[in-house]
Amino acid sequence: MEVKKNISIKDVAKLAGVSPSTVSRVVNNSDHPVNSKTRKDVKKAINKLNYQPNRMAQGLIKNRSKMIGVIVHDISDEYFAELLKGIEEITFDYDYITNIFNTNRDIEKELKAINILDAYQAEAIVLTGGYLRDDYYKQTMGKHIKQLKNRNCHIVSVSSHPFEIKNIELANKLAARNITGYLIDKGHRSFAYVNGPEILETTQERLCGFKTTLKKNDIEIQDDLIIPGDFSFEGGRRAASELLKYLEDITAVVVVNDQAALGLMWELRQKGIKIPDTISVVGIGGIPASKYSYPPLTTIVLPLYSLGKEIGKYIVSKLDSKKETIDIIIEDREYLQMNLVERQSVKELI
Amino acid sequence: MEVKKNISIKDVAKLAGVSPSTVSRVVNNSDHPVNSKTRKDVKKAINKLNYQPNRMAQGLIKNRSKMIGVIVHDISDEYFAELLKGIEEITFDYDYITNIFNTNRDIEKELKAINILDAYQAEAIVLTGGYLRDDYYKQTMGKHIKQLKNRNCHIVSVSSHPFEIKNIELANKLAARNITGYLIDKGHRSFAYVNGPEILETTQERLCGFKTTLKKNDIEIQDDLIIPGDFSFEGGRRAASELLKYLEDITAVVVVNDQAALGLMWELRQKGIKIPDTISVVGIGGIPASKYSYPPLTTIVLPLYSLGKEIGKYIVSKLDSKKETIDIIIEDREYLQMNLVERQSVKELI
DNA sequence: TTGTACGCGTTATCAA
DNA sequence: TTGATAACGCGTACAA
Repeated sequence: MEVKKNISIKDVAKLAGVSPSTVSRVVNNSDHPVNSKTRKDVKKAINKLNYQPNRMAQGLIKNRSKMIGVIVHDISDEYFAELLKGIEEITFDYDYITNIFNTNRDIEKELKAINILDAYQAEAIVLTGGYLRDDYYKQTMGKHIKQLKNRNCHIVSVSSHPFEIKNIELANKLAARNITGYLIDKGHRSFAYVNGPEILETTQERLCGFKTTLKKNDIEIQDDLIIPGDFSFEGGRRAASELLKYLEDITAVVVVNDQAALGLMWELRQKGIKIPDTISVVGIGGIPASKYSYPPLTTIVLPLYSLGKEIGKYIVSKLDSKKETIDIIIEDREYLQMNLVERQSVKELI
Repeated sequence: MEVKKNISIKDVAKLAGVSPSTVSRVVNNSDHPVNSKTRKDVKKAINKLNYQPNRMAQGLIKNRSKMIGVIVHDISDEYFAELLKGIEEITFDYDYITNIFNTNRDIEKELKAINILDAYQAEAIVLTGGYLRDDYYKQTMGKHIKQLKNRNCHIVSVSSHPFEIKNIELANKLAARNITGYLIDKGHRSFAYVNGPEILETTQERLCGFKTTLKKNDIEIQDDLIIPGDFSFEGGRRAASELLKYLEDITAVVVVNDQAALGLMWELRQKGIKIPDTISVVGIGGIPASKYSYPPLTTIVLPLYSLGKEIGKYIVSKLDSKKETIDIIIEDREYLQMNLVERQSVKELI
């Protein structure tokens, strides 16, 4: 059994008969002059040994980890998958690696993730999920963020967070207002609403948008008709069962996100309820699967894949100062562009 | 503007009035004795400065990066998302971080990912996607893998790869045989098949399983009825359009994976084709969404989330020698357990 | 019980 | 044009 050993710059230097410094200069295409024959020799040695600089050592000396942390709430939800895909695609092109943390909205895990990212000297962190409304979280996270920023770690969040970081507003209230207004335009006057996790700021914002629009149109809603949920397909199914009690009283249901809307529709259909004939359903998010549900879901499309790419560009532009040429849309845009897409889950009542 | 600086072990030592070694001993709960008052002082300093050891420095000295690379073909496909979720969940508990690479089955990207993981001294790599049948890929990948193994990096793959690594067989042939046999049991005799990316070994294995079963039952199939696809929902939709020509000749279609089967069913329904009345459809994979399609898809369920967790356990057990107590199912099992789940996409013809 | 000195693999600085 | 040396932050063998 041979000894396991990494190939280091020293091995290359020895093989090429030069000093490590020279090898380093060749590897990094340094400005420092290197004799062309020497360079050739070094390159040959590098190829022969299949040498690659150790990124930990580089990171230490350069204080550049080239690591980007992405914290998601649920990677099985296409919402997050699309976002992650966009971020990774761009940053990978610039030689960054993406660290993923799937937290299930667990505060402890979220905090531990941030901690580890700090320990690795991550250069950027993306909080893809909404803010978790919790005092302990706020305080601890706030402390970490201060420290992270102090060593120039760039932090980006999707949806608003109460921290001094780059927030990409998803305009949750606006989205909920739009989709609710759309239903009203179609003649609906009595609604139910399927809510998300209470702890999520996003949940609150969307609910607020929904209620605001009702109020503006002089429509009352009982608390019973705000059905609890958790953003998941299964949660949507449970909400559907709950909804059955109120089916006679309402004509439409606004669901806080697509994933849950899909679950709700699926369960309703199982129970023999016709959508949109008996009840209309809308969601928010515009995940790919919303196109393919039965019936296809009318929803607000948030372009998450391209947002992910924008976030990637934003990060790269902040980190690689040379690359200022990148065209960043989100740099000074307040809100992400959104589109209401009419499909077949809403019935026109007028 | 204050100077940006990381808090290092030296800062803690200075504040506590001790040497860095003492701090290190406290941080790492070393066996080496430390006076309890000293320990208290150090801990206080650590808390005050919110000190965390720099993982790059630790990695360098200990030759332990605590990084695990996961290479996926398409993170938006629940198949991969579930796998990733499981891997991350377990390894995170043991303080590893997960690096994700979304390759879209691009050979160059796959190779670059491996390269970067090597540079970071990743301790384990999971190839979640099937093998890409390509000579250049095979050769280059093979070289990398040899080198990775030489420094004790554990490599695990899902589905068979022609490398000397831990292969978790997904029993693709068997799965295809089972699901095809099931259709035959239900009285079907004329089939179409929707294929996956040609380059994928998985594709070939499943197709082979399908053909074998037909042959065994003396059923002929024309090449026209092997419809090309790419594992994606959209690919499934395109296949559906193609399939229309042959609708009179067949009673069932076997689709290489669930994602594509979902697309196929969706498009067929758009065209007014009734499933399973006009045609029966089956998939392979058992992704969560297959439960919720219309109609729910009869498929072979591969338990990906738990497989992900098993892979996580396997990796941890290999890396943390102390934790030999972990119960690893996949250690010596040849095949992953699979289940045929009957739902409503198949019509009984007898 | 504590501290000193060295090395992990790099790169930057300086001297030759 | 090249090489020696120090330093990044840490852990550890050894000395005290």
